Amino acid sequence: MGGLLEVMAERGYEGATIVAIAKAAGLRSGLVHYHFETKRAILVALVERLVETVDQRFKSRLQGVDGTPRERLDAWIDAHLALGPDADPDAVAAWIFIGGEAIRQADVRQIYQRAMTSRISGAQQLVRDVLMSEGRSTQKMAELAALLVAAVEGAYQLGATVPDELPSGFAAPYVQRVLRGLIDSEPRVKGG
Amino acid sequence: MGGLLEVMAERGYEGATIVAIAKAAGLRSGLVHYHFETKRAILVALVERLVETVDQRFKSRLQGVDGTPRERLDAWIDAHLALGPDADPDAVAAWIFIGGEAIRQADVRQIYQRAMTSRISGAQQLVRDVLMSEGRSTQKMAELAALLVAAVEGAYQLGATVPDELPSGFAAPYVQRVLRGLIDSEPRVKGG
Amino acid sequence: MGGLLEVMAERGYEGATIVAIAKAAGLRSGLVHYHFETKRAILVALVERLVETVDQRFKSRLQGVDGTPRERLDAWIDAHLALGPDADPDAVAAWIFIGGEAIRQADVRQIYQRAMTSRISGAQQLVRDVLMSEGRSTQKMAELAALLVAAVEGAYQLGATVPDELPSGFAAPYVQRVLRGLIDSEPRVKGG
Amino acid sequence: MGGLLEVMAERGYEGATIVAIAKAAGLRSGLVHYHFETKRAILVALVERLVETVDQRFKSRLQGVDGTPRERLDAWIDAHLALGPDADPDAVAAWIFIGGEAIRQADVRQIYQRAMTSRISGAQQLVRDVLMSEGRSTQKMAELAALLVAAVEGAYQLGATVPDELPSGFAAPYVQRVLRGLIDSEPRVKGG
DNA sequence: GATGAATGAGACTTCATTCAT
DNA sequence: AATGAATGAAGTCTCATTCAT
Repeated sequence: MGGLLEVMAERGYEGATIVAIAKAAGLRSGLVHYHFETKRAILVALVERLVETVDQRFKSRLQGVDGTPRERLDAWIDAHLALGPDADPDAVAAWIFIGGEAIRQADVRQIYQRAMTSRISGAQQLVRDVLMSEGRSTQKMAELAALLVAAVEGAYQLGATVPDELPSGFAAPYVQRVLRGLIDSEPRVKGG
Repeated sequence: MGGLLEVMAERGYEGATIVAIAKAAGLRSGLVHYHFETKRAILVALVERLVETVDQRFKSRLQGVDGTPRERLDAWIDAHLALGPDADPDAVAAWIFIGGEAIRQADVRQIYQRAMTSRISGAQQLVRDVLMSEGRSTQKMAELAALLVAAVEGAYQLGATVPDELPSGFAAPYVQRVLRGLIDSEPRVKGG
Repeated sequence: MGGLLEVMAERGYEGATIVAIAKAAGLRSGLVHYHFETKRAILVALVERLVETVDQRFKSRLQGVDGTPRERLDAWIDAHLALGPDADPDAVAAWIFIGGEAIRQADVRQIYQRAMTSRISGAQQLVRDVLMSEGRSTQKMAELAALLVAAVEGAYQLGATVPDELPSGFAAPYVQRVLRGLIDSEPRVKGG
Repeated sequence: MGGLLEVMAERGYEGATIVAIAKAAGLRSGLVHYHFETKRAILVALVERLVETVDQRFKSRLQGVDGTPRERLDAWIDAHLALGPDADPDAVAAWIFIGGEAIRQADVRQIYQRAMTSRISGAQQLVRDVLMSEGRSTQKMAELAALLVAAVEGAYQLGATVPDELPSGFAAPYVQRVLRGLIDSEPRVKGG
């Protein structure tokens, strides 16, 4: 699973052979099928772990802040785009390939969709909290959340393939700033 | 090439066998290698064609507008996120897989990087034109352009995997609106 | 046929594709099968031509000498091992491969055997003439002829694969000298 | 490897398919690539083994003789041309094809050249020992050695393709006798 | 005579999976 | 738990040969 992450990051899912996965995990190839029924099962487990890792990172980011809506939204963005100490370039590259496998394989798609749905609605909740706390219209919250998640996924792709073309300080800090701009431009509502 | 697009859209690059590619193109498998040296060469040709298609679409969108900076930026977004009559879901799905192949294969990466670099700098130019025409600061133009391209790529991914989770009217119209909001929030500069 | 010779010299028979053979002959691939039924037929024609070329060379070498038995034997050796103006390294290399094809393919084997049989008996005749003209025993003539032909074939192989290991002036002049030595060591017979 | 020897002896290298090689070795085709990276690697291993086999045969022939120079030279010839109990017609036929592959394939050529170089210099050493032990001139030793090796290689070719044309008792015994004749015709040197 | 696209069989090779030890 | 040999299906690619033009 850790082996798959490593190998997949540079060769993709199909390119990750059982032998390579095993070697990357410090095992022998024969043993892999003792722990996992099939190669697909390893992928499924990996997807689940990656999703959970990000969720955990968000939770741990929340510990350190007192919890204003703005802070929580920033923590979410930071957790998803972190390039800090717990950043993992392999995970980002692997995630790109997982995005493709979600198109091809029903079981991966299911987990992937569940994760993205939860991610989008989580983002939407946080955006709504900010908007409401500032007495702004929540009319656009769905679109703001969708844009936020799309920007995150797109940033993964660009980060993995054309890192040199991105402005320094891209990713988390900038998306936070941009989102603040977008939120600030939402109109205040009466009685907010 | 058209065959690869079709098959790749649902099975990815590795999953697109020569036989399937040939069948999708109405050919027999042996003939494929008469026209293309290797399977990779088909992919390379396809990537080039997809990139060019989007570029052409932008140019043709430009024909219909009189050409204010705002209109040109909207045309760019529309060309990249079009879900209208010339939309091509297969191309979007194939593009996801190409994003992965760009990580694995040096020759694909080269074309992909060139395309993305050109796409980012094109976007930046358009953003700058809008900012300057409105007397606004161009300080953030690089980041705005990067965010724009990231949002486009992310929208492809979400559109291909979780279309039901996106707000209706997502994609082009919304990103246009959002970008307008971002631009409007850039400060005016003296003497602009 | 000339095309096959050239290509075969560096790639062998199986490695010589119709396209390569055609190109080497200045033709297009489709035309080859207009002149030859199959690829094997080209090989058969080539073998026949190579055999005949050597025979012709022997005949033309004979023209220049007045025809003592010794001179005729020397001419034979020279014709078979010539490294002079009419030497053809490609033909030597191709002949190596033909020696292999004679093992695999019945039709090639037939021509090859006929050629070698004729070559051996020709050599034997010449050796006998020398022996008899000098009043020596002809008891060993078969073995001398066989050794001569073997040395010729072996010289082809060594010349094609390890030319640097051979003493300068190997091939014709040396084999002539050696053979003279062998003949000289045959005992004189009474009444010869 | 043993499978390749067997199949190659009658079909050549290109004609020896992996499936046939496997079957000849009593294996299934998939397993072949578990032990050998490529088909070429099998060939390389076979070439090395054949070379070594002849070397071993020479060493074992040396055991039985007390070791005069003449005896050692005879043992060398016998080891290389043996048609006795340890003769191997398949190995001879395969060696013919290897001679061709040495022209086509750089890695085979390397091993082949090393083997032939060593074979020629080994022969030269033995010839020199005989010449010196008999007080004869060593001037021609290089050419004698080259001729000896050429005769050996040529005898393989003739033995594999036109065995019926060779005098009975050809090969080892005869070449030994011939070489003795040649050596005997070398002049004695003063002080020898 | 000449062309080059088209065909289809078959080659090497890869690899997930199984299984005896 | 662990190993690594073994299997067999499937994939890419090559190429002699055919054929319409």
